[in-house]
Amino acid sequence: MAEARRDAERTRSELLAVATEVFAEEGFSGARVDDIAARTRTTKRMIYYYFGGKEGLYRAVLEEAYRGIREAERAIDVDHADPVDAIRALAELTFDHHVGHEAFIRLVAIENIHRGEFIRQIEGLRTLSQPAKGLLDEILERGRAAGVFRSDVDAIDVHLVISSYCVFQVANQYTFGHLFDVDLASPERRAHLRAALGDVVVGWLTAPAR
Amino acid sequence: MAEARRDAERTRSELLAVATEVFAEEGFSGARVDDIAARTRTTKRMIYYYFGGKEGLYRAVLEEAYRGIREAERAIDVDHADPVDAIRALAELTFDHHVGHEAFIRLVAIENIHRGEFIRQIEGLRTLSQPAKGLLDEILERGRAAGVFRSDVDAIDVHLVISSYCVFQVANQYTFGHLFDVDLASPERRAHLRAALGDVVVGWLTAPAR
Amino acid sequence: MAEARRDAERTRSELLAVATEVFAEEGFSGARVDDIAARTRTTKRMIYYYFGGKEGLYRAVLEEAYRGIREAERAIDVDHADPVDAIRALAELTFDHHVGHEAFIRLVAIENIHRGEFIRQIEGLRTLSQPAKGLLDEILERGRAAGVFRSDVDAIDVHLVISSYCVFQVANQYTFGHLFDVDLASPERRAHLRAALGDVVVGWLTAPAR
Amino acid sequence: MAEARRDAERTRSELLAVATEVFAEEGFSGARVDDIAARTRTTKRMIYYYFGGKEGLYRAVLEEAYRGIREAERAIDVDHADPVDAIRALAELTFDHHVGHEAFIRLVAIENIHRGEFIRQIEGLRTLSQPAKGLLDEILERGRAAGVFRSDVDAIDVHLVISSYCVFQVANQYTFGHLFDVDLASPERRAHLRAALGDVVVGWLTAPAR
DNA sequence: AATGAATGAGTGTTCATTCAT
DNA sequence: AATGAATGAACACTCATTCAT
Repeated sequence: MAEARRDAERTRSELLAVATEVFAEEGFSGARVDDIAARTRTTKRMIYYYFGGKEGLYRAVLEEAYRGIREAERAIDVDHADPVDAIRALAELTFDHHVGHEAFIRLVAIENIHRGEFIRQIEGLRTLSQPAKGLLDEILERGRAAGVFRSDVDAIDVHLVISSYCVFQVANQYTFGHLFDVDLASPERRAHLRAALGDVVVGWLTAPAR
Repeated sequence: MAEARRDAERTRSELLAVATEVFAEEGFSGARVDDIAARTRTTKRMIYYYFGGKEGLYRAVLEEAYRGIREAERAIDVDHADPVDAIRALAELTFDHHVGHEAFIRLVAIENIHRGEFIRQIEGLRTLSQPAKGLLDEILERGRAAGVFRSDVDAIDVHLVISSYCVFQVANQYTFGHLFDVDLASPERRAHLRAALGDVVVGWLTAPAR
Repeated sequence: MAEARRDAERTRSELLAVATEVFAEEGFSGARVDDIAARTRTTKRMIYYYFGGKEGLYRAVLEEAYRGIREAERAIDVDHADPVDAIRALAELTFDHHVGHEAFIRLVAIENIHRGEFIRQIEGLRTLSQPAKGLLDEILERGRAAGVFRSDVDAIDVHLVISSYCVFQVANQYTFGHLFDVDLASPERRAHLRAALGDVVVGWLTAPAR
Repeated sequence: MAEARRDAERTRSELLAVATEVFAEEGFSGARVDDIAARTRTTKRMIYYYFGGKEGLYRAVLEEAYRGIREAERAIDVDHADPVDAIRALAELTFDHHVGHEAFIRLVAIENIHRGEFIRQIEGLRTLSQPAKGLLDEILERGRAAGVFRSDVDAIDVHLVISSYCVFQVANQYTFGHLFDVDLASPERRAHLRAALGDVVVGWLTAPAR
């Protein structure tokens, strides 16, 4: 029984891992249930057994991906006394974090193509505290208290600036790179991009309020 | 003859218009050739006659969308003597422009899911000068000459910051909005977002170089 | 399980039997997958399940047809002490054999129209020993030893003469029959044709070498 | 007018020449009207204009091919006083003739797959005297009169033996060659095959009647 | 806990043919 | 004598899903 359960868990997680790859690569419509099954040691039938169908599998993938990314975000820590150093460090670590999770970013892009209809069905995802946001709140608070940060900016504003930059540079690298003839993924470009993001956030936050 | 040619043009462009909608809505794999045809006055057969197939149609949609957007960008003009006013205006007009072209942004996201494999096949798209970039170059030049802009930032850097922000706020509105419980598309939010972008760009560019 | 497997075998062989008929009748391009499926108790989908597609089904038909014909050839036996009697008997039995397998002859003609591209993909068909050829070798050997057969003729030569005659009289009966206003398939003609083949082979083999 | 007619004739014959190639290569069902048209300087529409459709074009191809082959056969002449020499020469020249007209042989095979349904619709093809047959009659007559040929064989019998051999060695070369691992089209094999046919016919005809 | 066989609705594509001029 | 545009039926093939055990 315990062994059966262990096998079951292995089957389930193998399916999930492969499905994550395939959905991230091909999108929801582009992914093939047969293809996913063929890449595992189980059969297609198990997808229905464990996840109810393609949509259930996709939802499970999405949920697991978000949980994993939150987990990883929790590792981001900046212990700088200086809020300016801290915010730059947070921006840059967030940048690194995105670079390392292209599959997740692709899944999010795919989910947005579907106007978020699946993420809305996942219970308890929203309540999953966003570690980065808590950190942001705290840094901003300190900066404002120290008089070095402008006061008309809140954590969501900053998070959106950082996220958009980090996501775009991964998600839109193909069209942007082609049109402007640059390779956004090259090490040199990445280093430049990373530093520039710190400049943007620091420059913005330390400027006087409008 | 002239009439036949006129009808041909109408058939072609009707197909293109409908396909743009459908591909933007459903993605490449999700779009159905039957569905596209059913929404026009012609038949599915004509897609093959004029575009060679689903892929050819998608490429034509992508190309036309880019050409259209470039055309629209050309209308963006900021005649402010002051480079700071000018750059803020450019950022905000770019913001407005993106808000008004969600279908295009979706197509670009879809194309990036496909890692840009189709855009690369379209000849002459890259040479289509990017009007916004020319304008940017000029404003940055003036700002640097006037000593109000930092000197370690070029047009591509600024374009990427502006683009990422504008694109993200449209493309990722569903997941971001859901997770943080905000409606990025509401008029008030949009006004706030728009102003914040100006602040970001101006604060960044007017800060001293690193 | 056993039953499922039995059903699978039935489905597969029913498909194969019907496909043999249809391909022999209509040729590869002329055969319709829908048509084949409609004549069975299963659906078109099963053709793809078991054979991968139209081409795979055609290959399976070709292979099974060749195996079947080899099986049938094995039944041909001539136990005549006299090599002259034996060779005549072999020629005439081969003739009968062809008359009874028009579908096979048509499949072979079709495959030759395709320049043998499919038969070349079937593994292990060539090694399937040709029973008739072994018999031929033996009869020729005996005849030569007895001094009644010429020595400048080998089994392949004789096989080609016999085969060409037998095949032609079935495969080309329609154009030949029309042009010369004879019915090659009538019982009287067949009897005449059969005897003539014996005469040809015996006359040829018993004549002195060139 | 004269010029228009000349153009018309050129269009028609170009279509016919290309169609002959395509039908011989692909069979009736396998041939594509679009493909035929694309290989000419005219358009698909002209096939309907001149031939009424695919079937009409195929019939025209078949008719023209038969007429051409009869024309070519007329060039076959054997002026040997000795009927044995004459019959061997006729067999061997017929062999050469077939080797040089593979496309025609393929068309005939295709037509037989269709059970001769199209050739039957062509008027006046049957009355087209078969030059080879006339010659055969005459040689056989002389041979019988001279007492060197058996008397129980008529021209059709001989014609069938010669035709079947000549046709088979071209038409079935792919499957026969593959199965027995010989190249029937190689120069050495062809020379052997050619001489063997002479041996067969001469051996048969000069043997005593059954 | 697992599975091989089966399925129906649909999916992109191609066909020979005709219309309108 | 010629043609570019258009067509509908058919075509080979694929999809996510369920059945029966």
